[in-house]
Amino acid sequence: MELWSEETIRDFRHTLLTWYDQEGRANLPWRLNHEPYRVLVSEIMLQQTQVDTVLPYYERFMQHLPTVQDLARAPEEQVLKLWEGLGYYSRARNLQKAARFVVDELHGNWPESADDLQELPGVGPYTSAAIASISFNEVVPAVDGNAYRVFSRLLKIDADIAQTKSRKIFYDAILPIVDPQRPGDFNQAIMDLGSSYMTAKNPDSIKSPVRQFNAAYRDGVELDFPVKTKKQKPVKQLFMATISEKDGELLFEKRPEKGLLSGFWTFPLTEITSIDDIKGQQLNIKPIVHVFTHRRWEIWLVKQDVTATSTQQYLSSTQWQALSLPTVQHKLLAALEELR
DNA sequence: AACCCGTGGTG
DNA sequence: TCACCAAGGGT
Repeated sequence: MELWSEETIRDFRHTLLTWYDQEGRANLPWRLNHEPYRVLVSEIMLQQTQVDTVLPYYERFMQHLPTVQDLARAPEEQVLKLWEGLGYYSRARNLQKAARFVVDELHGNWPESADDLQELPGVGPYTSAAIASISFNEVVPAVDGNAYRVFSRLLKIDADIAQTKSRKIFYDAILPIVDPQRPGDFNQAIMDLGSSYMTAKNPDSIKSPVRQFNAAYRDGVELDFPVKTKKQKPVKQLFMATISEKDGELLFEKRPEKGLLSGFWTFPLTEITSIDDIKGQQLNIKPIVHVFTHRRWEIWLVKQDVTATSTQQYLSSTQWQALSLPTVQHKLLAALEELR
């Protein structure tokens, strides 16, 4: 691991921020100003989600719920509808809980330090540091995937970023480098660097504004960083989706309050051991496939008459279209439409 | 610490 | 097809 002198650190800050001022993505909507609410919404949406995916969601969200008070007062269904298709739906629920905490418990007075911001639901070590530095100028590193990648290469840090304990190693290494005058811009510049010249697969270090600080590139081992152990494959699961129609309405089922897609409405799903379990009753020729981080679903549509249970309900198209539905349910609805 | 939680894009 | 990636947090 490299150790930088005070002079190198000052040189790096100046080089990075000069580049950021000239070529950073200044036009991102959440960089319009530094209001903590706008920054919070963007940071939550950007968790494990790419900028291009977030952009239209962010614009629409801020249009409908422009202030933290608006979000606090909104019905949860509206928040989930604005989040529909973005995934990791606990983020949306926690975001609203955070807004209600700020409005109801703190009377609209935002926590200003990273430590205090972590009290907000859904706000962890990274997000709290991002908000504290961007909105309140706290000198603290925002250690996200970009920071891991950028600094693992610059400093040749070989700690496994999949390990929880590595976060402190990176935090401690980056803290003395953060620009004390512009901590928010410093953190965002690292992110811009990580998504442009210092990407995971095809880095363009030869043109990188900080190539002279890149020890891994210097030594020809750039792609060896960051060190990250592999994830496990998604578990395959087979389901039968019950298609039951009554008076032009379709039967939906509300999923349990905990677990995958908790609280969302889908067609009733029954796990089956093999396709033989439904012996040729399926309507579709190929299964609907949907892949989550840890699970891979293959779903067969089966038409059958049933009696609705307490968690099931017949919904008109007007009714279900008003709901926030997970993407897998939209796939099932599209497949059913194909069969008509 | 290890696992859970969505979705869309890429080579 | 599949592994991996993308501004992580909760339990």
